[in-house]
Amino acid sequence: MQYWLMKSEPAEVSIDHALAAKDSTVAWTGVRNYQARNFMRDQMRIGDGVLFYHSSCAEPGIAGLAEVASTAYPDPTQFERDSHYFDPKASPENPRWMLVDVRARRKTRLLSLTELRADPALASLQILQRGSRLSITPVTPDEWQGIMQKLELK
DNA sequence: GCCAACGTTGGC
DNA sequence: GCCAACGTTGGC
Repeated sequence: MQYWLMKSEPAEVSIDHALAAKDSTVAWTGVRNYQARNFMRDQMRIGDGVLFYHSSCAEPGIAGLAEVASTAYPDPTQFERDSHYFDPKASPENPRWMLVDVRARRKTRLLSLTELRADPALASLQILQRGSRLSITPVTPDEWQGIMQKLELK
């Protein structure tokens, strides 16, 4: 069992969105970075813990908890001509982009980027590293625990 | 809107 | 395989 932090723009898919979806589950479409894709394709397992992070918004930070709900499969948006995520180099026979389903578990109080940065125990979080842009990053058990503590969850 | 940092592309 | 040019991310 592993832990992950997954960024989503709340204007696209927020934690509220995800919770309101059928089975509280959304397909994690639109990842177009190989490293992030490889995490989903090669390392994610059903049941892995996910920190649901809101990015590119007024208050960036961790907004909820979720879990990986499927193994990887081709991102359908890569084949949709009208999609912003269309990839002309991808074909159903030769898909380039994979995704997993993510099931939202609960909304949390907003653990802001500022608050994350202020905690020395969380300094190792990958998203806090200089220049880090990856939309999906692994989270260590210690980091996960630290965040649960801050959220006063188990 | 700015811009630092990083990723991707494509000519050579 | 190098690397300059370009595109993207994402906080501010």
